[in-house]
Amino acid sequence: MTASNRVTIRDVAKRAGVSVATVSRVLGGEYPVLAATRNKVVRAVRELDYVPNAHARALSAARPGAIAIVVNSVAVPYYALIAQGVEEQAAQEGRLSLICTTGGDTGRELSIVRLLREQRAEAVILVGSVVVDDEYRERMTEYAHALAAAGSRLVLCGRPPLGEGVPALVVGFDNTGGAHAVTAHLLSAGHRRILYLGLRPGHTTSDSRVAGYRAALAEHGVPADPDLEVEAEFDREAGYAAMRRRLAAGPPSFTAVFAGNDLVAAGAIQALREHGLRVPDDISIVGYDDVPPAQDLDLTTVHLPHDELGRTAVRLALGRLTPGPPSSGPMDGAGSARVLTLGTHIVVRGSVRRLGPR
Amino acid sequence: MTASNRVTIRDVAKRAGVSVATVSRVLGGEYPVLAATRNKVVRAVRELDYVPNAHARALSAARPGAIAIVVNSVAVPYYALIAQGVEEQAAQEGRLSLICTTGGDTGRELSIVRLLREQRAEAVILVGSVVVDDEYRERMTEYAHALAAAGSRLVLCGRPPLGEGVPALVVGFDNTGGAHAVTAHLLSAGHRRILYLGLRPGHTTSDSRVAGYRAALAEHGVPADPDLEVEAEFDREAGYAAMRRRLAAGPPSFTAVFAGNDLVAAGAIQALREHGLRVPDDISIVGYDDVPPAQDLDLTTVHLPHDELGRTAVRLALGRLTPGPPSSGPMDGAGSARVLTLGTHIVVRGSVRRLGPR
DNA sequence: CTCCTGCTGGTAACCGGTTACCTGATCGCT
DNA sequence: AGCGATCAGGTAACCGGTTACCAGCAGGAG
Repeated sequence: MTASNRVTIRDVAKRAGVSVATVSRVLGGEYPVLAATRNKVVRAVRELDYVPNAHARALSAARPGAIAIVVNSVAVPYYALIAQGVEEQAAQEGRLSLICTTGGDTGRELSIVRLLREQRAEAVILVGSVVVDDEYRERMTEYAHALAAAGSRLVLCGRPPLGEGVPALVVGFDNTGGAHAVTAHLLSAGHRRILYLGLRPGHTTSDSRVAGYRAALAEHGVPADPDLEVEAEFDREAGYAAMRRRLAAGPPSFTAVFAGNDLVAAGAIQALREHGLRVPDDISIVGYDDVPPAQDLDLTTVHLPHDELGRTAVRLALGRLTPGPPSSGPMDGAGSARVLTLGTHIVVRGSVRRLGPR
Repeated sequence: MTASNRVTIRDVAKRAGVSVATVSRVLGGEYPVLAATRNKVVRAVRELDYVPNAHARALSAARPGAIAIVVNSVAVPYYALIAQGVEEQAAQEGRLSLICTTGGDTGRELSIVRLLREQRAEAVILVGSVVVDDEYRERMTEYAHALAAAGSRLVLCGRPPLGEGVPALVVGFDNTGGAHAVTAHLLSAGHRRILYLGLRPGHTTSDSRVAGYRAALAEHGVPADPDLEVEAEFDREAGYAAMRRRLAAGPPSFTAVFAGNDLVAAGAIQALREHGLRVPDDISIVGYDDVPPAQDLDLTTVHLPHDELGRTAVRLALGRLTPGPPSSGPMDGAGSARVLTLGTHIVVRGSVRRLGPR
């Protein structure tokens, strides 16, 4: 109604006939103010439609900052689900949370982290696995120290832990365990020639899944076959292209496929279909992540508690949770004391056929 | 390296042996400064790892604010894709963008808008259709005026325009046209009994799609049948439940289904499958939106330029685009001068069977 | 050799809040 | 009635930047 431009606390004070201190106190809540005075102030606030300037507030008083989550892309369900968990938990804690996207671009990640430092974000949650090389490790270590110096916390989700003294909290999924379970599922259905589709050397998530796959094979006495491990990025197009290429090279030498994630599985299924192969009649397939396409494809996969990961990241960031041995599962990688791993479980749907005994 | 706590511009000035003004000027870029002085400053900045405080900056100088996009949930592909468009365009314009989610809760929307006012966001983009009632209209009008008073712009995406004098920009999809096209597609394949699954009275997006559906039927001389219009929220579960209920009530009295969106279609397809009906052999189906499940389900649907919507919203918000008659398609609703409508097109996949002539 | 001009860089006011410190008034007590 | 204790509310310093305004100094003109 009476909306006017740029109303400040002095305008409110003048209008209410009190001092700025009183207005601030009324708005702050704690300080004792006479009911009559308080009323004058709230009336003035309402009449002027006064909204305090968050920047001025942040500048003068030390107040809770925002919680930022940085992901590759919000259009990838894996990230979207984690981000949702973060948002929910943050909302529950009464914090502002913001989602930033990098598009997988290291340069943009850099400028976003810088921007979040400028904003004095209270916590920065970096999500998503990456190829770990020296340059990455150095960059992360730098972030961690810079953020720590500014009083913010850094949480890495689904990324490998950094060195011992680096101030970063880490939470992730038990990729090796899940991959082991789902591979064992295929093995116990009688499959012996299982194609792993999604090799990405140096990429920690994929590496962990491959490790689980190999371990399960070894336990069942099935020799590893390099020809059954093919490279593919973790998206639909890559899964499609890789499977197409494979099928074009000759008749399938495998009876089942373990796709690096559900999107890869979706692409692979499309390629199989186009090649006249039916799932699961001709080829069995399992995915990983249990993100939306899985249900529609009736895909057996490994369920990840995305939501839980996001919520845990926020709790860690706010110091509500002390990483160490508390809540769950086996440790994934280096046994640092600041790493938390969330358990996973297999979701059986209809994409795996039981083979009769040979 | 030399990370220290809370470094201010005065620290840098002291270290460099110059005044704060000089430091600010070096950082600002424009002002002429001797190379030697500049070097001293940049060295001090680097040594102290100084990061300017965004709040202080925002407070003193009028600098570009953030662009905020407010959506229901980032886990719904429709929103995620639009949000991605916003992020991309904002990044391209060199702006910080943040995604906020409401979970569909009006109360949370309220507090988010308030928070964005406090943050002095430059633009607020509200996405997603809603049930329009008096309370909604009043609330939006209030937002619009409040944001305008604070110097921010409000952009509504896929929401109906407000009254004439309300300072809000609107951009949306041509829902009526798309629904018309896809219904006509079914009709020309020989279908006459087409079930519309997704009725939501008062919900503008659904209403527009129903309107297109009815118009296409009428043009082809097919009488409207209330029994063929069934209610369902726009998510997978609702589509599943509604179709299940329908099938339980008796054998299908329709040969094709027009689902309110792709998620509804996904749910409906699952219910059909569980009931022993095959798509498209027994029942044809089309969706709307062309979001990820569509491809995996081989679903014929209407493609929406989500990305374009997001980008357009940002351009509108930044005043790069003047709504009026410029870029595209037919007008959706009220012909206000500040409404922009983006065209859609049909994507033919394999979920529709051509019926032989009767 | 002055004086003016142009350029560099310093001083201090300001952005809009919060809050330590202080004042003036009210109240209860002796 | 006189005293200190208590409490509401005002004054002003401060948070960390930006920038209007001004001063000092060098070089060119007269």
